[in-house]
Amino acid sequence: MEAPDTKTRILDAAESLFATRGVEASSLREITASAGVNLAAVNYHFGSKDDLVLAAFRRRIGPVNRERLERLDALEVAANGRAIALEELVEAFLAPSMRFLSPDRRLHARLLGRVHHEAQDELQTKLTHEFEQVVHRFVGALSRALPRLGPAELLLRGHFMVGAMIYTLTHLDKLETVAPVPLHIAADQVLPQMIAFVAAGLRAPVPDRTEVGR
Amino acid sequence: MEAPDTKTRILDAAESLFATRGVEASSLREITASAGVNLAAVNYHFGSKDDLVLAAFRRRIGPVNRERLERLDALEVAANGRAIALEELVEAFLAPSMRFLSPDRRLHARLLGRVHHEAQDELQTKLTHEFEQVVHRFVGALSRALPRLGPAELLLRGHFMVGAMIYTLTHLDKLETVAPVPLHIAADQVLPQMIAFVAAGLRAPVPDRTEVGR
DNA sequence: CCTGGAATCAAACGATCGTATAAAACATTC
DNA sequence: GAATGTTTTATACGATCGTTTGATTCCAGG
Repeated sequence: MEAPDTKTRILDAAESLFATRGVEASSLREITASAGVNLAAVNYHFGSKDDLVLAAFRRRIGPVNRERLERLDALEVAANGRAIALEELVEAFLAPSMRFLSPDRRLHARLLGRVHHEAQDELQTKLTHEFEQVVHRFVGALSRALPRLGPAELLLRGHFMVGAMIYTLTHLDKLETVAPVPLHIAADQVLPQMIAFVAAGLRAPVPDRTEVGR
Repeated sequence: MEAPDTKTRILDAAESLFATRGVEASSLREITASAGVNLAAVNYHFGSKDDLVLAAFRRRIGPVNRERLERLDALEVAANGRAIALEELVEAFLAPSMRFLSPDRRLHARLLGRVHHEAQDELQTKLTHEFEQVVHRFVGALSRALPRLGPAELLLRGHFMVGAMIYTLTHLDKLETVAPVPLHIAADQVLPQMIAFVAAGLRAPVPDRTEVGR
């Protein structure tokens, strides 16, 4: 276990604080103190706080999205033109991020979840770009697996899936708190439950518009 | 259309800024300037920024949770001991907040969604308390409607529902942006789609643990 | 008209923020 | 071991933050 260099120590400390307190509430003084480095090291190595934030988020987003695309590639090659099972598509999308739900990686999960909630126009624009390819590819694959759904319905349900995923990444710890009965939820139980939930939700018949709602 | 008093003008301005920029990024100077009131008015009427934040959130959470409980009461009275349809339970939970998705109330929706993401230990504790009764009542009702689900599975899937709801409240606007084809999603189309998605997800058979996941 | 409490105002407080600077320490190459 | 480029350090800058103060304005009750 070698001592990591300054840059990674800053990233680690920043990630921990961003994940628990949020970006705006984490000062560079807290971050550098927690990392055991000098205050000026952030501006020296990253340029500015905004760039540090971007780097911290990208460090987690990059590998996750890369694995999503690799899994989708593998599925499409294996299918060789035939249809891909919905559950496999959903797993290809969810599994790479859900891996961070293990207790020792919970902080990474929380950071991944925060990506979509830390506003900051400019930051949000740059981060959204990181997801463009993943969104495009998976929307295409899902629409082929769910030919009955119109484009608006598909996008909407895809959004529901993303929402369930993100909320789980950020709030799984709280679930055990809210539970009426003390309850242990194994991290590796979450993914299969979520795949079952989301796949069933995606497959649900389009509701008759006059039936529900008043 | 009478000019609202100072207190509500502050709440309105604060809500708008909190919803778009987040709590930490919204200064009292921005808020009071946007409200057209003096800077000191916040501390005079609310005591502190934290109390203003609490008041702003409570103003939206209160009525929503109250309506959730009223709807659940009505369903249970109508059922008179018999089973309540899952879709009706889900609608009772989702509809009160989804009403804010109409274009003129989108800001309220975004604020409702942010409740769960603005950390601030103390604030979070107080806000969580606002949901206690709703969680307790709906967990009970859902578990009666879904007797096949164990407590851990039920809570987990309930979390997925909440996640889909919150993400929709905060990010529905972005859906139209991300769409490959320009796309209009009518606000009143969202609720029935979400009820169908969530109800199907909740009903999904418990996955065989060895089948999915590697 | 007078008076007293409520509300608003301009101004300032100390604290903390992100950033910049210039010197010191370190590492590497000849 | 002197020279050169890289990294770390202590310190300070200006800006902005939430909060407080004390004076001023407002307005109803006597």
